[in-house]
Amino acid sequence: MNLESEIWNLFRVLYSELGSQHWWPADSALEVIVGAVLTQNTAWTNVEKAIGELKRRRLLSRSRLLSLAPRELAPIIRSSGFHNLKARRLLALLSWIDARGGIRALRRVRTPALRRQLLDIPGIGPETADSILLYALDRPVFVIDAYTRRILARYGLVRGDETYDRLQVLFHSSLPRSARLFNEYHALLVRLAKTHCRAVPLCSGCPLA
DNA sequence: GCCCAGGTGTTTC
DNA sequence: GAAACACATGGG
Repeated sequence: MNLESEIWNLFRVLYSELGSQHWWPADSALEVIVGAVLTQNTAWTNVEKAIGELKRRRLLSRSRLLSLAPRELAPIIRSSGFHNLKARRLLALLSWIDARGGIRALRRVRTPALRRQLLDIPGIGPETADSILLYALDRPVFVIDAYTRRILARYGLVRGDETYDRLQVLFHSSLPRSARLFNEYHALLVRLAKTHCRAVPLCSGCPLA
């Protein structure tokens, strides 16, 4: 079986074993965007605490967040780590969205142009941009993260040291271009990585065994 | 106490 | 290009 077929087959196996994942864990597009920045190289449990703190203080809105200086926001999101850096990055991103006329306005921009613009914002790299495109804006863009890379390498489909773009092209050329599918597939990879097979090829009870 | 976690930017070779 | 480093907290 060729590589493209293996990629497609992996999705079918995961979906039939684990079912629909209903991702990203957030109540709004804004919350996805905030989470996408805060989760950079950080365990999600730490991000949850920070988002919970923002909600507790009723700060989870673009205007309320933008009323804060980085020095004020940083201590509130402290638990997500790199908080000084992330406070600046998040405010820069929200400020850009604000200047563009809000999240609704972004929905009218074509995906390739929007992706380029997001990548031009300091602190927004390919994974953060693609997470926003897929999970906040429903664009058919596959998100490559450490889990994706680890699982594919674990099953011998890639070496693991490929570039972000190369892995993304692999998914894009293997699958129908569907936001719903990309969402489900990436979520399944994360679910698998979080619950199975961290240290050994196939743990007992692994759905792929 | 040590290692890691859903990255990104900068510097250096 | 690739590799090394800074950025920081909380959980195992």
